[in-house]
Amino acid sequence: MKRNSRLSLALHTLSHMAGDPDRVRTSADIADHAGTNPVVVRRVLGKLRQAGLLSSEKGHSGGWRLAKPAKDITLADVYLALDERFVSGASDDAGPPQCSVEAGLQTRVAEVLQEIEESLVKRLSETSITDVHPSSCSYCDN
Amino acid sequence: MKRNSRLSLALHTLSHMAGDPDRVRTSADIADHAGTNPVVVRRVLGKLRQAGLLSSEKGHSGGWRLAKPAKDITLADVYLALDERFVSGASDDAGPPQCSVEAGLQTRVAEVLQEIEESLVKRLSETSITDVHPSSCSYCDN
DNA sequence: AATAGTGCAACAGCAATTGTTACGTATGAT
DNA sequence: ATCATACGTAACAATTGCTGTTGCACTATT
Repeated sequence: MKRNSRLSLALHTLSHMAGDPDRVRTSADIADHAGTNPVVVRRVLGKLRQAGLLSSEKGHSGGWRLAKPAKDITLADVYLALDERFVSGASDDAGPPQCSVEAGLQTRVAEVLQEIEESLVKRLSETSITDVHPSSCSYCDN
Repeated sequence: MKRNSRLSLALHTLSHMAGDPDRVRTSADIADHAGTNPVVVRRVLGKLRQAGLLSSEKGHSGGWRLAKPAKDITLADVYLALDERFVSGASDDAGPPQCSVEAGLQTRVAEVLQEIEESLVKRLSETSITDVHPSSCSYCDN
């Protein structure tokens, strides 16, 4: 796995689930397929569970499945569930800036970034998991 | 300085320059004011120079200044000059994916991200450096 | 010549993410 | 009941990207 791969892992897994919703998958299966570690999978999918996109069950014959129809899960849901923000404030200074130019800047730039973040989420909410699922999918034929 | 501070540093510096365009600033001056290192400043401003936003001169009484009027420099210019991509493909896998679902996903998701990237740049291009410069700026009174 | 700058490369330090191990807990199978 | 299986979580190692720092070459002004 590479950097910032949480979104990739989440989408990949959701897409597979969309193609075969009844199958329950263990984190080991998923990790195997995605080339990563079960713990990493549980970390990422745990966020999706908190957001109500997935459900998990412990114990024998437990595992992960979609918590609602794939068509009702949008890219925005996934994006927000992972607490990822492409457009971050980029200013984590300790306390208020000493420089008046910097202070004014932060306010103005934050406004623009906020706008952009909103339009990004809006756009993401227009695409569902089924929309990004390949129409010709060899896994769906199983 | 904190993480992903290149954009902050660039905007901060450009904003100062917009307020007093004739003044030539050394990377040491700028670093001092921004609380960072001259080499870091040259790294970041070097990108802006490559993009034609700034010019630099070597030797005695050298330094940095705007290469064109501040009102003609937009946030998009800065964003693009720094090679920053808020919306990154998030897929740096080695070679083509083995999994057909993954392959289809990458294509579709890339399309959406591309759209978003374009609208982001479009929005950024509507705001110039002078727009984010504070109207009441103590430095402009010098 | 001396001085004051940029340009660049190499390396150290730091922070965030990912990978891994270990252990607790819950649940179904036997 | 007991066992096997799978999630949940904490702790730590490994990796990676960015920032900070030092050093030196090169250039232009004085």
